[in-house]
Amino acid sequence: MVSERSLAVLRAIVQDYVASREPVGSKTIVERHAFGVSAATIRNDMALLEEEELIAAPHTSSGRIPTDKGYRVFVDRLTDVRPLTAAQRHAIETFLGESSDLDELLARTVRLIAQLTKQLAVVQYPTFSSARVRHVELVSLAPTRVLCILIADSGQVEQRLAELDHPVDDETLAELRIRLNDLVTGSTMIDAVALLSGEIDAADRRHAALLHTLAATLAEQAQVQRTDRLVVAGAANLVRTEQDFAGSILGVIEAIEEQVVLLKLFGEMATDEHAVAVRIGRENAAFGLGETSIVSSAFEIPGRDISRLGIVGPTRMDYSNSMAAVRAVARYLSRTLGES
Amino acid sequence: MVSERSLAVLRAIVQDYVASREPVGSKTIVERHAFGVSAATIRNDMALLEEEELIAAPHTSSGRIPTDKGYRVFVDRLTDVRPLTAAQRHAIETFLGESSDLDELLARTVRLIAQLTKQLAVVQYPTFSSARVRHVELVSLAPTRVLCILIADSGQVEQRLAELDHPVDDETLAELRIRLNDLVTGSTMIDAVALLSGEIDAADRRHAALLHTLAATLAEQAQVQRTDRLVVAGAANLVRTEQDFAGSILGVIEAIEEQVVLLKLFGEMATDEHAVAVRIGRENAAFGLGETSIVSSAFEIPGRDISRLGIVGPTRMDYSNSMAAVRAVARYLSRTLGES
DNA sequence: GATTAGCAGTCAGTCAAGTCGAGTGCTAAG
DNA sequence: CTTAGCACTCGACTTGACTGACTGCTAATC
Repeated sequence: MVSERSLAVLRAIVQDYVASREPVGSKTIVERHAFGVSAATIRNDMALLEEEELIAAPHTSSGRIPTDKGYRVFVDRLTDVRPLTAAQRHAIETFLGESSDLDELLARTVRLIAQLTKQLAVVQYPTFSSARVRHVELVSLAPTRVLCILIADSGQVEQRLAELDHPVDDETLAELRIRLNDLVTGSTMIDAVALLSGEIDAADRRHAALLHTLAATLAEQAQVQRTDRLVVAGAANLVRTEQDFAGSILGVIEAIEEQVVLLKLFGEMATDEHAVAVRIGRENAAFGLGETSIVSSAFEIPGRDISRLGIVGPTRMDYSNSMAAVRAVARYLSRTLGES
Repeated sequence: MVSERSLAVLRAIVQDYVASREPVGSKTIVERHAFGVSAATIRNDMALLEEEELIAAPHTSSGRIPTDKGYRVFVDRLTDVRPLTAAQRHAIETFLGESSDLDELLARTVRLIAQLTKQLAVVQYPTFSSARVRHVELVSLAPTRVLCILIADSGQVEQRLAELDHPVDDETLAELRIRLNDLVTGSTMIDAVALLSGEIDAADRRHAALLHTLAATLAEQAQVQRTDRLVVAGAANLVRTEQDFAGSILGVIEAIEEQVVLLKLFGEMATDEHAVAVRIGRENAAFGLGETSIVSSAFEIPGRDISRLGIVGPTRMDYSNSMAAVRAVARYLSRTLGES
């Protein structure tokens, strides 16, 4: 096992390397950190760390850089996620406190995280399955095309287009609209789905097909909702740190545009309450993201389901600061907003 | 005035430089293009073009590259916007023909343009001021917060939050909802705004403040609508061509994220029916976009107002292909969809 | 007058050689 | 376990020479 001081050396290496982007040598360490020992001793420790594959040397005789494994140990055991400065806390409060609706709140949140961390920020749109149905609106766009609009009492509006097998006239639609509204208004999303399923069985044959399509549409809508949407900001930060990505930045940009990959990654990250989860480098290789780390945390806005927010950046990033910012913002959204 | 052949030389220089990213010399030109003259003659022509500031030499003795002015002349007079290949036309039809609702159509459109041009594609969300009001919904989020939702018969849904001076109870809101729906349902957006203004004057004092806020909200909504939204795709292409931006790529990325800048630029570009407009390099410098060109065209989707789509890329781009693709897609949206 | 061949001059890019210095690993002594 | 000392490695940088792709100019030619 590696000694206590060796780990301190690892911490120093990570910190210095992140700050300077240059391999750090034994001499640099004794100069910049107050170890009570000489460079030779540090070298012995470094040899140990290299044995454990926590650090590596780019070429025979140069300083060391942390490996993915090294970053992992650093994040898990060595980083002190120091609280944000008072100024930063204040920024969070003033910046997010003014938001009016959900869209704006999330837009502000994602920009704020990007600014605090200097990385690409991502916020997953929170679902709202526990909200209740306020109104259902059906709009006929063409004889076989009906737009279903779902308005929740949380203020969220969802829409989806239904393609019907048979044309439906306006009268039938109006009738159906009334019936559906009577049926589901006031129910939670989950209940509404059940109610609709029941209605399908009871419906007269004439509208069975139509009803079925509509119900399925609403059901899918209520369940899937906006889980599949991401809000993104700070792409400029990604370009700024481009050289850290060793050419794999294209994969990152594609992942952001595709969204699916990121959502899948978010889904895989531990949902342990409000802890901050970190995925480092090769751990994401399966997703086409090498040299890429993700720091994220769950958050919960009153009236909506739990969701995730976080940042995406190069493996060589300031984990301490990123984790602190992500945690602070997630907590602010979950707690402070929850109280009001 | 520059001779006819000189312009042909300019065309050759632009084409070769775009293809190779390297300054092109007189020898290269006589080799790759079938001019019936020697390199020395080409050199004389190049001296002329340099005099006119259409081309420039990066350093004393090297080939020439087009200046912004050179690109301008090329785009205005020398480029033959050749029609797309049959395969490309087919791609447009199959790819866009399947779209169900507007959101999906635009998402597909922007991806298609990005793919055809290998550049960053941008589509401005088309407004729908000529659409009629189908339904107005008021949702109380808090005593002084009411969410206004506007549903158009075009299927578009818009929402906006109103902050009230005085709290309003649910009954009043229900009453108001009925009155507003009676008032504006079936009117065009423009008319609805006028009707609401009239209603404000006629309203009893009790609700004056509330009504005013709501009317203003809806009015703004009806007018501003979604003019202010952009759909973007192909960011990877931007990174791919990064070296052409001479370090100013950060500005481009910021402009895309901000959207405001791009919208302003779109607004400034000639709306001449369905012509393809091009802004080149320094012409955009005022917007913080150096080395950046924009190719765009207006399009019109039935039932919605005229809008714009286009691409953003480095000055050194294949204008011919970009213009052809932008024009073809804009036409497809405007015509083919309009007929169905 | 337009075109061409020929030639001197310019200058970025490349390659090899040489130097420098940061940093390691090892050994032996404290 | 720590430290000083030392030989060694190897990337980074500098220098200088060379090459080759161009141009611009001039004088001859069509």
